[in-house]
Amino acid sequence: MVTSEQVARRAGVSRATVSRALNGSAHVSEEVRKRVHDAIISLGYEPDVIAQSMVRQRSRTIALSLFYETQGSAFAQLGQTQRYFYLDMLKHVEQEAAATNYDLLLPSRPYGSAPGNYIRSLQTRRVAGVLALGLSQSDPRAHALVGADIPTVFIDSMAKGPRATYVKSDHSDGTRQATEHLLSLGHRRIAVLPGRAMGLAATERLLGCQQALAYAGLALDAELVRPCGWNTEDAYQEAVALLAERRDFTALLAGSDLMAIGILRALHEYAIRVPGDVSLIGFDDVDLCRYMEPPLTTVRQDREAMGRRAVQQLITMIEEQGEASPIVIPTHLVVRASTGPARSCAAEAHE
Amino acid sequence: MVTSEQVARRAGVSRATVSRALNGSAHVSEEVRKRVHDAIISLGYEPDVIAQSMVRQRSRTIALSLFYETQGSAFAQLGQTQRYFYLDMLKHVEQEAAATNYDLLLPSRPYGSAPGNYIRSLQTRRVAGVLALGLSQSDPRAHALVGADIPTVFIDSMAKGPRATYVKSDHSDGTRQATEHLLSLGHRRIAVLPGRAMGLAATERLLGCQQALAYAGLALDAELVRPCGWNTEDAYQEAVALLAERRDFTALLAGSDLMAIGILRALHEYAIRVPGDVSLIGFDDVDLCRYMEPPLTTVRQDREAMGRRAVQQLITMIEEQGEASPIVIPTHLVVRASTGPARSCAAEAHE
DNA sequence: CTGAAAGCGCTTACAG
DNA sequence: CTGAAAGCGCTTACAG
Repeated sequence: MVTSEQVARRAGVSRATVSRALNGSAHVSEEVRKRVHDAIISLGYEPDVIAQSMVRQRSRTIALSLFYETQGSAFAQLGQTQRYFYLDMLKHVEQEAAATNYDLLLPSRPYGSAPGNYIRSLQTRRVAGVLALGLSQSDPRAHALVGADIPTVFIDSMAKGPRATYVKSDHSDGTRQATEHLLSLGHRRIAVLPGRAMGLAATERLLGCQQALAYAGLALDAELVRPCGWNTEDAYQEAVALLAERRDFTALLAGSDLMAIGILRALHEYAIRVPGDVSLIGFDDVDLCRYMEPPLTTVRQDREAMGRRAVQQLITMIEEQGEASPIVIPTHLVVRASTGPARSCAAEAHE
Repeated sequence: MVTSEQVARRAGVSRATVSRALNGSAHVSEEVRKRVHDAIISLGYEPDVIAQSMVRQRSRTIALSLFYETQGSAFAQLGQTQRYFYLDMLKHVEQEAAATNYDLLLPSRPYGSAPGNYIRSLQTRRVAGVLALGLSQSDPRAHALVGADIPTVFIDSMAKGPRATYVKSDHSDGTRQATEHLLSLGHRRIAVLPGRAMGLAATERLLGCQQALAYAGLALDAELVRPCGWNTEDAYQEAVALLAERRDFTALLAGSDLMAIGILRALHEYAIRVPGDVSLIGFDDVDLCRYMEPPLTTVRQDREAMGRRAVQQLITMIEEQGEASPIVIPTHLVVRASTGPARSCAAEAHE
């Protein structure tokens, strides 16, 4: 590997000058700057990133902190159906990081995962900041991050601290739009599988639905609200349980598209047509939606905006010690073929 | 941050001794070792990873090199439907890396992406090795990696070099099993959408099908072989084109499960029942398969074995300068509901 | 078995 | 504007 020493010799200057020329900042005469750059080019020099991190006491690296339940594997969650949504967001995270020249790091967590250890392991790696994705509020890492002195941006979790803020979708407005769409189609009895109870997303989504109904002078039937896990299988199971119990609803709001796929399967097994008998709406707008039978009406989360702004916000916090203000990203209803006019309820209320 | 200096003082020894006690290797008296460890515990010391990388001239980091077409985003590909398969593998990569205490790095590629630059950027980061996933053989990065002196393991690409080897699935045996299954159900005319032409996976999969047919004294109808892109949309388009042209096949082999989803949609639009009219087999065994209508018969790739063994192999190469031998992972047919007895061909050959 | 010293490749006050 | 020197936090021959 070429070192700055060699560049200095070649250009007839000191290493200090090479460093200055490279980092632009200081005053270097045009002539010397040119000599240095020529030397850099002809030797194919690139500064040692590790050495820079050492002296700067900080690496140009953003650590990814992904998913709670995982115990040691970020991708464990990504691989599960309910996480497909995050992937697309990570793509934009990666692009934005690359654009600003930050590496992304998935730290291995050694020595057991006591929360204090977690922060320390980030510190020993000199990470510049951390992007926390899908961490639940109760995750010990989330707690540690909120308290620590490391710039942190949470995505889809409302954690806030002196050095921590968040970026989230407008969940409630999304389900509000979805519910209004159902209302306009004549639906009055709506079942909701909002996802895991108590979570931010599930709670806000439920809220949006309630608000739209309340605005129309209606109320949600509490017994038609069925929290369950976010994945396809759990949603499938819960839908089967619901269908075994009652059928007096004409529409169903799912917490995610992947949940909707499980629900679709349950409806199919019960020979219930979509949207003929029941309308179904997902959430997220994963690309798979288009290929479902029928193609799924859903609420789109702007994953690009979420990913990019999260990184931008984080870098601002890192480089400018900027204030950590939360960011809310709008959502939009995408109408496809899984929603239609409500069948007459009276006719089948107690079939 | 606590430094080894402080630990040394507390334990009444030199920094050299702290380092020795920590790295186990050298001869340190039991008594001193204990004193040092006590000091480490009470101070909450953990060595600075960056400083270690600096002096060792190598970081404990594995770089991920993901996907060709991407231009600057690994997750860009992961987010596309055809890549869902890789996610699950990455989960095991991550677990294995964590188990052996290596960090995973997604390097940002700066200054344009000339191949030489790519290697250099890995060198300046002092990465210990690289795991290349889904890189096509023609990717400039693949070429650079094969020639470079950095330990590299390719997954699903047969690149080989003095410091580079690969781990791959037994694609051809997978489609051989699938084809034998179809033959046993009476199918004789089989259409194949093997994926992108000329790729390793597509070529081997096609080969397995041909071999099984040849063994039964049959041949593939070249016009029923339809290469196309790996994603859901491309498969959908290609299936529509095929159906518009001819229907004299009773079974269809897809290059991946996500492709099968697109094909399923095309069949549905043509009111062709699965498996009543046509049997369909996917490849990969993504978890979504179970929720398709009908649940998809497919060939399972052992993603855990691929991910784990790839990392193990890489670490062996890094730490023991071990010989770089290729690894082939077996595949297995998983029969679900999308395959059934062949309809009588004669009756509908030229409907 | 243990310590003093050198060195990994940079950057940054401090002088000039 | 530029150089000599110190220092970032470790590890590792080299002595003893």
